[in-house]
Amino acid sequence: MATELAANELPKQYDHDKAQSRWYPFWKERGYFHSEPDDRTPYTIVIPPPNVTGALHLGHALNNTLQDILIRWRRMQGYNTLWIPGTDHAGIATQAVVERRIFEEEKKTRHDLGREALVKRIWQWKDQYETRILGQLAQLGCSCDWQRTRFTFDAQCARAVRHTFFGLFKAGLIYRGTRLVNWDTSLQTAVSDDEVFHETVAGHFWHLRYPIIDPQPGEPKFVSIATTRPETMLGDSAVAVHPDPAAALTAAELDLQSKLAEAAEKDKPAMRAQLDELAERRTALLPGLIRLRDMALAGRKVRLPLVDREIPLVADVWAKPELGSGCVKITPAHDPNDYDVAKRQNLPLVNILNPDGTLNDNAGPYKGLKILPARKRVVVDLEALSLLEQVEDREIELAHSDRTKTPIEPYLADQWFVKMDRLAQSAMDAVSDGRVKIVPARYARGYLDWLSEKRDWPVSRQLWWGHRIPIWYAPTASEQDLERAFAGRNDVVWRRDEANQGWLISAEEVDLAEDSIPGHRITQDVDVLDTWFSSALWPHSTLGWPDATPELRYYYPTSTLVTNRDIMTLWVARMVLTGLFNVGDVPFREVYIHPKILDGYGEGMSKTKGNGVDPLDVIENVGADSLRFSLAYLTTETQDVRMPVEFECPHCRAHLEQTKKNRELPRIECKKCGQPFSTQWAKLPADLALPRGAVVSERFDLGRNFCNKLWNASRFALMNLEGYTPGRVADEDLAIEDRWILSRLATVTAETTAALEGYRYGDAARVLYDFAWNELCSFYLEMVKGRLQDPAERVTAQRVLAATLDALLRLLHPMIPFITEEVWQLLGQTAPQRGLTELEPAAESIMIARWPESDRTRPNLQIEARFARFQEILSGLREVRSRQNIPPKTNLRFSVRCDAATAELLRPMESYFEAMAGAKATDWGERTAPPATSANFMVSGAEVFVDLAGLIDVAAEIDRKTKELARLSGAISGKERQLANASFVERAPADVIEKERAALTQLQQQLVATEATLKALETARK
RNA sequence: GGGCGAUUAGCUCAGUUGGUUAGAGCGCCACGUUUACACCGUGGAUGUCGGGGGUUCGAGUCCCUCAUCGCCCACCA
Repeated sequence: MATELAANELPKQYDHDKAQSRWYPFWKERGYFHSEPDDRTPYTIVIPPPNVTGALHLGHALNNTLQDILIRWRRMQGYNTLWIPGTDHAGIATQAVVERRIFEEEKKTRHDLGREALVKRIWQWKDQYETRILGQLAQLGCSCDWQRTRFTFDAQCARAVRHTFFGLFKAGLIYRGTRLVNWDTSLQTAVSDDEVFHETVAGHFWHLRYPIIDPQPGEPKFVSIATTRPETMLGDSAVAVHPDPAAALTAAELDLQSKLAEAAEKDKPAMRAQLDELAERRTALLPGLIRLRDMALAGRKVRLPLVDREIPLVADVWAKPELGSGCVKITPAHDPNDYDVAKRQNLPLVNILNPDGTLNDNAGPYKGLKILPARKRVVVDLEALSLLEQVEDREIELAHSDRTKTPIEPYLADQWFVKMDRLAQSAMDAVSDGRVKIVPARYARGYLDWLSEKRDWPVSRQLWWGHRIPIWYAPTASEQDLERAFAGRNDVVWRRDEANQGWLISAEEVDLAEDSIPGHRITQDVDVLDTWFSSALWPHSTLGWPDATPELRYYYPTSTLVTNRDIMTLWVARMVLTGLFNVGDVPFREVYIHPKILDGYGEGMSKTKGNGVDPLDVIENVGADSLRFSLAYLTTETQDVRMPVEFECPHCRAHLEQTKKNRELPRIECKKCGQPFSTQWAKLPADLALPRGAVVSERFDLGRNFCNKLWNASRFALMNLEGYTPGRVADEDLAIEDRWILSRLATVTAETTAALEGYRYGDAARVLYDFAWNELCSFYLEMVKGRLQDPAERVTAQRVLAATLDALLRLLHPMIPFITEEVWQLLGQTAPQRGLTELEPAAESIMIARWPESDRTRPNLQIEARFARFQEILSGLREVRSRQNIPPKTNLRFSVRCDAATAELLRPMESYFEAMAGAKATDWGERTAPPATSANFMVSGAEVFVDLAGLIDVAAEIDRKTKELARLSGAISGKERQLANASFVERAPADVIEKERAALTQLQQQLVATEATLKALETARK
């Protein structure tokens, strides 16, 4: 399969494009991605389905990389792995995007098109984007089972939705009710609290007056209220005052006083001012409020201006005497709190809005106006009547719809709800008793808190794109009619709809015809279900539920869900409760929550900010492996990851800092080459004609450099494996560096596996990075070079080299699948059989190769200690060379004063000092004497003298030694103090004291040696 | 208002159950193309571990507190 290139013809830089386009199709054709139930243990992941609204972003790249790492790793471990891919129809998001697009291009609204035509257009959009998204997952290298690709709005999911709704309805867990909902006037649908975001906008606070009807002498003529939305006064049905304003004020004062007692110094002035204000209120407002309260209790009324309605004064605790005028207008149909008041006080609900955000008949003369013009007119008209007391400027937290960015209106509407009480409890129990484990565990708390509120789940949406609610209304039929019509059918149930004096009928699978009941007409609810209703079923609907398929039996519950913390409640909690309700078991054993990627300013990446890095740009520039490795490396246990981003000039490749300002510009001029380029904001033809500057981040260089390093290490290995013969290697044939690298490999293998088991991706990446770069490349490859040229040693060296590279590739494969496969195939050509104790033919693909197991016989502390000492001396020698500016080609001579054992240990490594530091050892032993002019340094248990006759810069060396002397005496006195401290010696454990003593002795030896060298140097200078 | 998290080198981050003189990558400085790799090698410089208290023989690590930043939830006439 791989091209037959001789190893030394391999390019010096890893060509990611080639590897990606070669190996992904190879894996797919061989069927490695596909899973069928068998007798192995399954390992299953269902993808968090991306919305079909657009392209994948970096967050998706992270999420899916982490899943693929798990899947590839478990596959290599021998599990029967299944990763189910798919996409989400994302009701509101998708409909909003398509509607906007159609309006921009054709100036048509959905009403111009009609329901059927719009839905058809959205399906076209979906097909296009689904293909694109799935293609992007493939480019990332995801090993999903494409044969099982699903869509939350496909036929199978639709069945699951129908069965679930039917089941909940039958169990009495679904009901219909009038509720105040968040109304998106642009899409004309209710949206859930979670689809709303708040934004601070500049607004006003209007103080209004309502005339009191027939004021008696001594009574006020007006009542004052304040509002940020004056037009809602048209829907007022009362004005409220607190039933016991004096007590309420006292409570507020006490509360503030106790806070004041606790508060830090600097908060006190502000709180004192508040307290003063409360006292003032007590004198200024309280008598008036008490009078108003009495009037309210007496059933008195006020006249609502402009619409000229009489509305009552009511006494309700919602009206807080410590705020505003102490009175509050009650607009039950357009404010959630007022709605509660109205229920308590039995007030009428006056809806003033049409679904499209215009005012309706109840608004009298303002009928037909949109909200903002109506607001202006209301204010002007009230002012004309002298009923406008005051206008304050004020910042307001205004609710907006996530999808359409239009302000949300609280609106009364009939909606469907799922009763959460029992279901929420079941989902809480599953986490509390450990059937579902959340990693990191701290996220369990948010999940439990949210569920414990047990707020009913509003599931209906007034959209056209989504699962239609399987409810039919039969307003005219009697129960006998229903019984007759559906006799013998257990897939139909009905319930009385008290509010609307009719019957609600639900059908499990088959739609009901309009004439299902002879003599009556039934109609289906026009609403669709919240998109989370179908995503909540994802882990079981993708496995064939409601049918008891072999897949459902085998793969369910799935193993791990990998997601981000934003949707713990919206999605994860609901999957747990529907899984328990439908299947009777949890949907997954573990939930892993990964960090969120933020930009350099700590802000989330998004298209609307222009700070998002497109993963495809990264793949194009540095390859999927580099992207994946970098992402894995960044995945630590914290909750966020920062990634400063830059623009890349398409002309000269220079990187320009991205600021909060320039990231919003349609075109930018490169600071380096002066040429302009366009950004995602480009709209004008002139801008669009310019080449686009990508948003990039240098943080991916880490992965790129690492892949390149691995590539070149592999090149080196392949070049030197010529004439490789497979065969067992006896322990006694292993050279020091062989034992060392095998010892390290065994440890690294165990660490990598442990890290992945704990979802510590960053640790796994770091361990392998350090091993490959700092141990394999920097030491092993350098040390083995000589033996590879020596016919007597070559065979063993080749076998160890091949086996080590083989294992490293397998350890890295889950993170960087393409490059490891590329090298695996190349290695297979020269060394088709590998292994030191057992020979094994290489798997036909690394993807299905066995995950390495740590060889417990290999770790060797003696060898590792010996290496540590070797490395110390080596870098000491290099430092002397660098410090003294000695050219690399000039050979150094050095001698070592150490005990006999150390000499025995290190003497065999003499050749490596020559090869790696250009330094020849002249003497080892206890009696070694320093040469006349030398640089010295201490390592554990040895002193090294570098003979610098004719080379040394004496003054510089003296300077250095003097500094070292100062540092040493500082450290020594510190240690001495510590060891002289009686309580330390008494209380610290013996081994710690022993260590400290040894360290002190060593420091003292170093001091003596340094003093001697310094003296010698000074003599030499004279 | 409640919760979660962060604060360690210029930047981005590691730092196990408290235990020598706190690390990495990038960036910076010096030197270097020694046959795998300049996407490289060798060496170097750079830190009041956010502030203040406490526990301890010993604190980047544990406790309290303050500050700053971010995110989530709730509320806002």
